[in-house]
Amino acid sequence: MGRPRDTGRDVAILDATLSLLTEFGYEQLSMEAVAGRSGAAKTTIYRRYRDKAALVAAAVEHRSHATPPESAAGDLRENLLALVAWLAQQIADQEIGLLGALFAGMRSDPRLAEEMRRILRRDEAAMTDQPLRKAIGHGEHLAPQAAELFAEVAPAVIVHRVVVAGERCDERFVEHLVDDILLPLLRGR
Amino acid sequence: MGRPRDTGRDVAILDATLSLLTEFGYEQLSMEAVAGRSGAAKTTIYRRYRDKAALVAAAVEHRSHATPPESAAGDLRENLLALVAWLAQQIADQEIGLLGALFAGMRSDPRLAEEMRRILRRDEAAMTDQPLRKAIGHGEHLAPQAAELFAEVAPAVIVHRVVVAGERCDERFVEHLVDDILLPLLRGR
Amino acid sequence: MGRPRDTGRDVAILDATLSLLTEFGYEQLSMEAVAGRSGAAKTTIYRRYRDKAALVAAAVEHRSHATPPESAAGDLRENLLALVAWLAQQIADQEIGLLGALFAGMRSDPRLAEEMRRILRRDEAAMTDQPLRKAIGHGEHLAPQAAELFAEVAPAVIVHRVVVAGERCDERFVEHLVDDILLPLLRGR
Amino acid sequence: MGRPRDTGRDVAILDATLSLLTEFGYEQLSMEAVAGRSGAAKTTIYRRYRDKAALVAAAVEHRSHATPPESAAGDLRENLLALVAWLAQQIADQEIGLLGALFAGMRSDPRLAEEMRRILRRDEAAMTDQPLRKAIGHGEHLAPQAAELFAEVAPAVIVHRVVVAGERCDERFVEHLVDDILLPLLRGR
DNA sequence: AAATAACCGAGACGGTACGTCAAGTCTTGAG
DNA sequence: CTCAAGACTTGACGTACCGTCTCGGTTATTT
Repeated sequence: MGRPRDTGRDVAILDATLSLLTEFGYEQLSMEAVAGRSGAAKTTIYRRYRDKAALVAAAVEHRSHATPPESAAGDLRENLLALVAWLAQQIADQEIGLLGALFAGMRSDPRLAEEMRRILRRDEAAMTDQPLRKAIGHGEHLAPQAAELFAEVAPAVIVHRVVVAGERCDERFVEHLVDDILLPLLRGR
Repeated sequence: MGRPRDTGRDVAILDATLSLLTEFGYEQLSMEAVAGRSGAAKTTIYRRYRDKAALVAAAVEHRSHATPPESAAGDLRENLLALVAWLAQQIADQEIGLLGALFAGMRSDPRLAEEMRRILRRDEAAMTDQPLRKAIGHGEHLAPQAAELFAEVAPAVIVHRVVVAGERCDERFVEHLVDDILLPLLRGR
Repeated sequence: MGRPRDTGRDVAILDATLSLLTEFGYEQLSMEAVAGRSGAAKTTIYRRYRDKAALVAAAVEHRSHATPPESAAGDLRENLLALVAWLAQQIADQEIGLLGALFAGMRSDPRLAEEMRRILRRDEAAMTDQPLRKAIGHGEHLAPQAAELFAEVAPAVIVHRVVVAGERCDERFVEHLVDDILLPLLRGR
Repeated sequence: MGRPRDTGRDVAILDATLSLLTEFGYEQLSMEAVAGRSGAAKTTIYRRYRDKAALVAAAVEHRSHATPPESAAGDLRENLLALVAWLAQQIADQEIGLLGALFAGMRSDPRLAEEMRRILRRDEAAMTDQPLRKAIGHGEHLAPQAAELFAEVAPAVIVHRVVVAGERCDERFVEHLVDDILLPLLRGR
């Protein structure tokens, strides 16, 4: 019973968290700043989330998911190029923040790390598995584990490039990834 | 002029940093703890490294590099299995800490982030490029860009599995990576 | 109009306040604790009392007043000893909490401080003035202002001993107060 | 070894505490305000004093002690009047703040309450015992315990008047206290 | 009998201050 | 000039209460 929680507060808090996360990254994100930008009191935030890590996890969980591009034409390569380009954009835009949170929080709270990994896995699945099946043209002969291979390799190479190499995923890279890595793998030996 | 720096202090500081980084991760690593474990005063640390991020970068830079396994037999698959297994072990052991530091520090200090990326790239190159050439048996027909492809895909998939999936790189995974991904790629279409 | 206030709540709230005041003192007394112990909601308390200070004032106002001992015998000294012993007990038991509340609240709310002083004065008068007149044996020659002097000096010395010295008012002290201070004063020069 | 504490900080902190204590009283005194006014960081305060109560105790301990008036003439009554007037002023000015701190802190920390009582007793002794002996003219016949009686009764009645009655100690009151209470007591029965 | 109005519990809310922790800087004394 | 020790400023942490504000639900009158 009692006064119900104000769902408007939830939205404001998570939105503020996401925007600050994007602007400053996990470590530079302060609860006081979240409170300030959202207009909520610190108490209100801590009533909902045990600590900063839990807040960030919830914020990332809450963020709106972009929908993958529809595979217009029937050409497999064209469809893959579009899908990979979109995937690279998504990862560059959103995943980095969560990865930072994951690294920062994973040592101190393994339970939370697992939660963040669950979100990451779910999102990557949504961005790779079903979209790939749509992207496959009819009549193509692909390896039986094509979808799994795509889901395993494509995000891995993209994340690695963005994070470790620190380079953008431009058109040249997308073509390289599709032509030199993904298509050979999917078509099998 | 003046009292020369005690090089013993350098070693003690970097060793303490590495061990604490492994134990607690970047964020939970405190300069006070480094000072305590190394027996050095905080002043001594800050005289050498501008801040925590620089210290961690130096510590990772300083860590001893394991030597890749010698490719004993002439069988390409066997050599690849050994190389990938060793690579996975290296990444699981050492790279995670640095990745955490990279994520934490990259927003606040892009210069440092670039420095860490340089170290990461150099290490990954040392762990993939030359070892792969040794691992290639004589008389094998490989794709012309085989070494680059290996260096691009193998660490990416391993890091992704360890960090995002949070799973160990056991023997089954190594075989899967070699047989289903690397060998097809290296042998070309 | 509307539902009348539940007088049972009044009693529960004030009783809880008094007991918590005795246990923890004014500053450590929290409204949440009063609500918890009394079973009343915070709203119910604040509907009755503007703030913590007002609540404490009401609680002290409401506390049951002990009746002074009847002066059985006609001996002035014996009567005084009994009266002072009883007075010391009353002060030690009840007055300290109110004094704490007075100190804490007097700066922020002079009106309330005045209210608490009114209660204190009234209670001290009830404990000194009339009881003393009864305690006076017939035929004693006392100073004309004996009652006022007693009311001024006896509580002052007792409170000072309890609060400032932090010592109990044992039998030895009561005898000292009566024999060395009060009797000489009351009998005049 | 190490950097010694900055005694300038000590003085600044205690001065700020005293002035804020006088302005706002114990409860309204905030550590943040002390930090702000003194220019010291909160950490610096907490390094020296365990909590607010300890800080206030130290501040009161540190305050400068006024010197009692010299008994110029040889008239006992005149000397007493001057001494009591000065004593009343001291109590009104300084003791109230400490009494508030005593009340607020005594429940939560008996050790601290004892410390504050020690200070209070020491100060009252300094304000009553020796000054009284000086105030006594030569050749006066006083009760053997005159000094002790004065120290017990005078501060008690003054404090009681200021705190409980909430009235000023004007000239009329000082005369009343000396003529009707103190002189009869000191001269003995 | 229905409508009204105030009550009550529970508990969320915006605040203020608490006492703690770590980062990075500064100061002392010794070598 | 270096080093160990440790005090210093700064700023965020997560907690505890304050006094206010909804809620759903409960009595009593008043129509």
